[in-house]
Amino acid sequence: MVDQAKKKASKSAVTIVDVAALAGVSIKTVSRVVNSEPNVRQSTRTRVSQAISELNYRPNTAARVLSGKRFYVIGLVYENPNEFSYMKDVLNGALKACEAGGYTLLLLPLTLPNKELVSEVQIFATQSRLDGVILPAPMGDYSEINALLDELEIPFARIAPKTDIADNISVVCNDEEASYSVTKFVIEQGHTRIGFIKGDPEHGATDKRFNGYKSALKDFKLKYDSKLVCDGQFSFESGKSATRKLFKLTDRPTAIIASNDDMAAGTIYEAHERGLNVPNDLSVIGFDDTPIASQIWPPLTTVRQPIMEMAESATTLLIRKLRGENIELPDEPFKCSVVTRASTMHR
Amino acid sequence: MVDQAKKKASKSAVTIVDVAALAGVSIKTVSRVVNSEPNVRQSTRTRVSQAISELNYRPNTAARVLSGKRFYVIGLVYENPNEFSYMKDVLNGALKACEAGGYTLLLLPLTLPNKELVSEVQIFATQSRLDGVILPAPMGDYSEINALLDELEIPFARIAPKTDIADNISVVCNDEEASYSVTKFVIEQGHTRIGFIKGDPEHGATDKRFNGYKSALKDFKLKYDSKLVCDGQFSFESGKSATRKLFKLTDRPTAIIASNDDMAAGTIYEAHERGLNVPNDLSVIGFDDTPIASQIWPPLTTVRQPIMEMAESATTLLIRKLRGENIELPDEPFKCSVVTRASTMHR
DNA sequence: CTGAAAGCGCTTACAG
DNA sequence: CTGAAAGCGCTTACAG
Repeated sequence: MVDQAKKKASKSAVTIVDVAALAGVSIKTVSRVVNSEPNVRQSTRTRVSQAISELNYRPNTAARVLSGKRFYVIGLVYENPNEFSYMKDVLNGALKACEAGGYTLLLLPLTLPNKELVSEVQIFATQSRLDGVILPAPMGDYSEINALLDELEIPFARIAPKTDIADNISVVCNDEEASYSVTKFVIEQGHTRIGFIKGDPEHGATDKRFNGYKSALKDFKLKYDSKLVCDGQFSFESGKSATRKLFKLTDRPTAIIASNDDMAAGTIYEAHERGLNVPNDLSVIGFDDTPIASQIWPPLTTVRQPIMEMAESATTLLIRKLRGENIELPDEPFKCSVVTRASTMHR
Repeated sequence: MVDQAKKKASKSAVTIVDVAALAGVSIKTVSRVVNSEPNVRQSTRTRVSQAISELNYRPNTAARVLSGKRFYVIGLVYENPNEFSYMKDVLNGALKACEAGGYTLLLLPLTLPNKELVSEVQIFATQSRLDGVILPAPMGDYSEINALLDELEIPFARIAPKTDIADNISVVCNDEEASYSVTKFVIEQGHTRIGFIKGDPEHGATDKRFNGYKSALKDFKLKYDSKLVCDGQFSFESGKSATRKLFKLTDRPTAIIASNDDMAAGTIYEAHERGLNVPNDLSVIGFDDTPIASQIWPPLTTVRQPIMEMAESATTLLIRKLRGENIELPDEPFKCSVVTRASTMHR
């Protein structure tokens, strides 16, 4: 019987009718069990579950979609970056949660800045028939996109957003605290002139990281000097040009904290160009612990974010919401940790 | 009329029935036009096409899948790497082709080595109901996977495979020629002791790149010295350990060609560790022109591969095959090009 | 707690 | 060259 079932499974697919027949119930009852609906006697439920696993039954998504109101599809809308390490983790986390939840993940890579932003998302959401959307930073902070999804009644979850939206799913990490810790670490190594390169202002992490830097300076009685702070956009090139500005100062910083690893790589690049030894002449710190952090020389002291876990959590919460389950938003942010490597030293 | 149509489109979706009504034909005729089937009078075809664009009609995939024999889904099976730059390009190329062809792309990231390899692919192919599969290197060279897909009658296309399979879609680039060119470049810069770090033997590019190196040595009358050749696995760490071996030689190489950028980054790392100046004391060459190639110091002379274009081409060919169109496999490999940066210099 | 019927929007197989 | 009918495998809405 089992063999026959397996054989059948490998030929034409097992359907709800086969399960119903084996369990001796109607297809509606099988449907109730599959969808974890109430109003099925426990003994019936057990019998159906056994039939399902015996036949290795999996519901046909196309049929579900066609007859029901769900699509079992989640869209991931992201800025397609040159350096993909952050997105790789987001992708892996979202993929894991989708697989576990029986959803399919569809991708929409976008170039920023983008005048067609809203219409691209609209076309994606409509044509791909999405149930929900994941918005990793900085996509979560475009109010037009949020408004569009609200209008289409498509729930969304945001990863590391800048602003809060009441009642909306979002996951964050303790960026400010982590930035404080790493700044404190640098101060305790004896540095007093500490440069800071800010990230892309569109990203939620940018201000938080900057605030952590300022708080640490304050707590350790170092004067905040705006000449030591430069704007950046999270790109390697922006790290280079910010560093060049810092190097022009008469009283050059002895340490530079860049708001991500790519920019820190730019700092190291410029130091090499000017014959400065890192860390002897200059300590350099990054954020994110991307692959380049350990592959560059000297390897970077940086702050590790649990991005994959954050993405997985955001996606899982979104799926629960789509199922109509009660979800409790996480009250604790995810924890970052300082990773110490050779790019920093005591002064 | 038009406005009414648009209004309707935004509410409940436009169906084949609406199009048929507007064009004054049966739904079957609309279906023929949508699927580019023959046996429709030209004037009828035009009328239907107009109705389609007027109503902004898009066929419901779920309905197509449920009634037909296609799923409109392509799977991308890949080794989930630490350094994602190669896969990022593959992903973008495949995504672009799928979008253009009306297919959905599903991802299966895999860890290698993997004992469950075949069953993971089988579950993916069966449960996700795939029409076709894209296999970027090294996934295209597992004969068990190829056999499985043949058995399931799921066509697949391979990117940069090692071996040929008759009548199968695959795209390659002129790795050997590019490796020859870059080796020639190094020789012409006056180097005679040129180290070579091989890639992962599972990858098709590995032997080709090695062969290009050997051919160039031969053509320029340099003796091949097996002590100058080390094994690697395309990882940063393997580049480091191979470089350490090369540095131990009494007659140290003055240039090292690594079979990809990550390993070349490892070479640069080790050079820094030993206080060797790149390029004054050692020229370093990579392959792939990934982001790290331009972000490391000194920036790497490397070989650029048009990976995105290759992936797009492979996917487009696969989609054509799935549609039953006649496809001609590309007879010319894609062209790589040498990118010269500061990690190499004249001796 | 359980089920019979209708229908989702297409394609297939067939008829003309 | 065109179309009427059946049916894909589920869920919805309703009945009991």
